Amino acid sequence: MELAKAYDPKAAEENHYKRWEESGFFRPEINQDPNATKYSIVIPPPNVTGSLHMGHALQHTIMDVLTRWKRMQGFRTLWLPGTDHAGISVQRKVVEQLKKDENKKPTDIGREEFVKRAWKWKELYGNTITEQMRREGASVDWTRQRFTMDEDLSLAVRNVFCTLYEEGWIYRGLRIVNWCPKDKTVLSDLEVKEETKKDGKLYYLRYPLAGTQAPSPASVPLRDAEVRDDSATFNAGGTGVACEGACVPGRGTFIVVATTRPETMLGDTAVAVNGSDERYKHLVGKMIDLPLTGRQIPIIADEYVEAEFGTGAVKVTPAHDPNDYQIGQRHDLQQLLVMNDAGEMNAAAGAEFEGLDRFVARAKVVEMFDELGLLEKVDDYEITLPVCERCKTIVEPILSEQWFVKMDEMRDIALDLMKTEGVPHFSPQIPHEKVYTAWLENLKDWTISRQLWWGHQIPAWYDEDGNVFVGRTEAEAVEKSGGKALKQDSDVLDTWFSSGLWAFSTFGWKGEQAGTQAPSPASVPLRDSDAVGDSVTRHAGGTGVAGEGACVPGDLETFLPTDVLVTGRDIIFLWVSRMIMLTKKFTGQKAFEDVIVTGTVLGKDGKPMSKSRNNGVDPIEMFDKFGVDATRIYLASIASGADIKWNDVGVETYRNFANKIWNATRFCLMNADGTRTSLSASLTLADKDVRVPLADRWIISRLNKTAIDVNKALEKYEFHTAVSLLYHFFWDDFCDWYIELKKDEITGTAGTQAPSPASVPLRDADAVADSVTLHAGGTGARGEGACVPGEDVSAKTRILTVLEIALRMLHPFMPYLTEDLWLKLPGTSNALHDPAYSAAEATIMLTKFPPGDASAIDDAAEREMSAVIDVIKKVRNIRAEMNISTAIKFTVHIAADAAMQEVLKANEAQILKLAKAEKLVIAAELDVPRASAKAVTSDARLAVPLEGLIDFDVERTRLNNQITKLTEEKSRLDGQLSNANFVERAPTEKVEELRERSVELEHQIATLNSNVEALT
RNA sequence: AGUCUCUUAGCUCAGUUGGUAGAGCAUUACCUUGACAAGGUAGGGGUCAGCAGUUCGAGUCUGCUAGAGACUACCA
Repeated sequence: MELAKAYDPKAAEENHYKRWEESGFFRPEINQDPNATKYSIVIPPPNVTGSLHMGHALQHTIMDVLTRWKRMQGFRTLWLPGTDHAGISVQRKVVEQLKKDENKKPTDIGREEFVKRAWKWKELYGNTITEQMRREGASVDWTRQRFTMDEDLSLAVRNVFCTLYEEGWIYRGLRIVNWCPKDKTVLSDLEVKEETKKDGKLYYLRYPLAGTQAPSPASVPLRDAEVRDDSATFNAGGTGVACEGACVPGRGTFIVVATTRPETMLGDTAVAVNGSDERYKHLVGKMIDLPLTGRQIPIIADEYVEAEFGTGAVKVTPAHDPNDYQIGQRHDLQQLLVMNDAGEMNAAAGAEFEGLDRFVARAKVVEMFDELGLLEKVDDYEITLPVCERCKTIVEPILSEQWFVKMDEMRDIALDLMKTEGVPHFSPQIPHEKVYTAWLENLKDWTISRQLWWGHQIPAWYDEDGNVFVGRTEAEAVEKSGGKALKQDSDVLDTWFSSGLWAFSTFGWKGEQAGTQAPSPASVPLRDSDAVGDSVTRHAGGTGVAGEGACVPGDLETFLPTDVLVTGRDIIFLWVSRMIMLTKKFTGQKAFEDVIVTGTVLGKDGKPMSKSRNNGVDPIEMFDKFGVDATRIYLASIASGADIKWNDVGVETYRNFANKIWNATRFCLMNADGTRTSLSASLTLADKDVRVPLADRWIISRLNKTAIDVNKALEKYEFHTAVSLLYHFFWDDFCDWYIELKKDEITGTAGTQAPSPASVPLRDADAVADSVTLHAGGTGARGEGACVPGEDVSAKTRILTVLEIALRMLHPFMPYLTEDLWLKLPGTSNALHDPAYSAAEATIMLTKFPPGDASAIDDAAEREMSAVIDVIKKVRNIRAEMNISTAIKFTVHIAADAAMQEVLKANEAQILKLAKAEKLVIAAELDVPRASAKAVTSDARLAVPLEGLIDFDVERTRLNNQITKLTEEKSRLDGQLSNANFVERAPTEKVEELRERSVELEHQIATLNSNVEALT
């Protein structure tokens, strides 16, 4: 079989996903081992309005790598997909569409029709991201796909709401909330973002004391001057600008307050000062004539006010500011709401202002104060404004009646989990664990009602008198009310309320509280016996399909707690924390053990990707340009938890890597000649039989070491380490050295006898036997006799086998490429599957992920191989530095001890080939003419006679450069070794190591020096 | 304001418990050698932001300084 010369990702991407999905490979039921441990991940459900961005691609890659890796290890694996109904986003889309298509407002068509259209919108456009996930190769179980407004999940929402209400954890109350005047809904604190405005203003308003004369406009300039003078005097010790005392009685005495939102003064119901503030002490209890309103408001004392800040006097607007609200509560102030839900002033603001937009009203208030001579001054002021996370409208704090979740007990649930069990374990732990804990400790109640139509309508009903009845259904509420006519609360729940249940509602939780419903006794044995039945079928060699449906009733018991959650920083509070609390509260289980917090993928400019900055990189474009696999493994290579700048070149590097893999396979296939991959040839070759060629013992050792290290790295979620290990194993060890070392043997006719017909069945049998031993996880005997060198296991078989194992390790990262190539390898079949999947049709995704065998690590082989490699490199170095054309063949003389001579002799052919030498002379001593280029390695001295080719100056310089380098290193070492403190206090093995190195350096330097002398 | 993170080769980034500084890309020279020019071989390039401390020994631990960033809170 011959492959195309370069890898074309498109073909592979189109060929496999559908088959994987249709064959049920992604479903946990594919696993027929009744004792298999489960491994589960729920996807952070993307918004149905969303399309794939780089953050998704990164997270999906991590989840898929973990899922595929665990699946290959024989776990019963479930990665559950789904989408979130995204209340505000969808509502906005539908409103826009309605306006565009029919020029109608939602109220024109009514709630029922609106919700119908929202569903339609979801059906039409909500699948963008799920389709894109198929392109990514995500191995999710589509048969378990969930949507937060599915019937089951909605039922869970109602159950949770009712239970929390019944237990007093949910309440309805009048509070200051964040109001978005554009979306006309309340927002939780977490949905409000801050935006810094440099051109903000701070307005200083004069509030006249009651009974003092209002000033005439004419007097304004005069008083201004007075005030300023006086305040300067007054301020000797402070920053206050109150003008009391300076002002002549009869002309009006003022108290000056500062505000960034002058329009709210229309709703002021007090002015507060600090009771211990000497400037104002005597005014406490007096009244103020509030301008523009005709109302009188009191001056009160409250500790909240800081005398040092501003003027030391604060206007109090309890209905429009959270702090003022608190003050108002303490002093029993009237809460005067002066705006409507669109951010316009209402009737309470006065006839002159009613109907004005808040910003228009602001300008008008300022103008009127100025006209009245009551505007003290306007300062430029950098201010941070709260804005709606989604529409960027400035959020208005406003008094409103809403539903809240009391967070006290919720917080304790989460804190207890963290403090007693360290759950969840964050990766990286720093800083997330601390940030999470600190946030919990300062948690405020959660506003859960939203004034939207799209979402879970709150299961609360009211009678005519406004009494509330909460029930799972209207019938239940009616019953509770004693049969009254009820009307349901028109609000819906915060989207995060339903996604907070995601970890268990997706597994079919029906509303049972923890502990109230143990698995029914009857069902347990049933499931068990089913499982046993399956396994019997399987062992009998049957083709039995895993018992469909057998596991479905048990999803909750089987898959919760999930193993890991992969998400971004931005939703740790919004989503992760709530899932932890609600899952524990309602199921008694942990939602997940671990949380992997991914870094942010930044644009090329180092800023977060965003539409407004236009620095986004579309994953789909990357897929088209470099292939899905290259993009995936690049993403894995940067998944260290730190933020990372996007870099196309990085993807290109892995595109090249994919091509390298393709071509290495192409080479192996071109020379396969009817041989087949065989398990016995590699992983189990641990006998370190010295009759096996060094290169083979070495690659097997490297392969096992790599497998062990890759598994370790993945256990620790060090994806970048795993990728780097695989990259260098495949490219450096396998391609650059192993293939090159074996090339002659594999391509040539000499010494590569095809396996004798008789040996084939034998090998096959061994392979099966081995794989069983291996999979049993045992340390069982390795297939003795399976690996008699050069006979049973041909070089061709072994290279195919090493390649096959390497492809398996790469598969979680590069699923398409590896599947495509694996299926082309001769000898691959479902016999290579993990036993749990032996009934499934052949695919690399169900093969055993190589665990690596520590006993197969061959230190002697690695040492010897690096000695050979060193020699080759030195000769290459001589050729390159002496500028000798490859057309010129030369003899290489090597001197070494007896053991090393043996090693080098055994690898003579390889050294000749890779060093491009013609002849090798190996002896105890060098016997070469003066005109030779020389070098030294740790184990050998070498020389290349170059009569007529050598430039003595160049050679001298070359040698001297090396001497300089080595001498520098040696003097560093000797300095350390002559330090008595070091020798005394450092670990002895460290000291010994340095001594040995120093001696070796001394030898090498001496050799090089004599080489230099020989030149003169 | 508080808490935290980061600063390593021209660029993007790795550096596990302190023990001789790494990768990819870029760059230089040579190679169209039968898997791969999306390739190969050999090089060059770093007082690990700065200062001080602990230590026999610091990229790694501690403190300070300077830049960059994140989060939380406040902002009358």
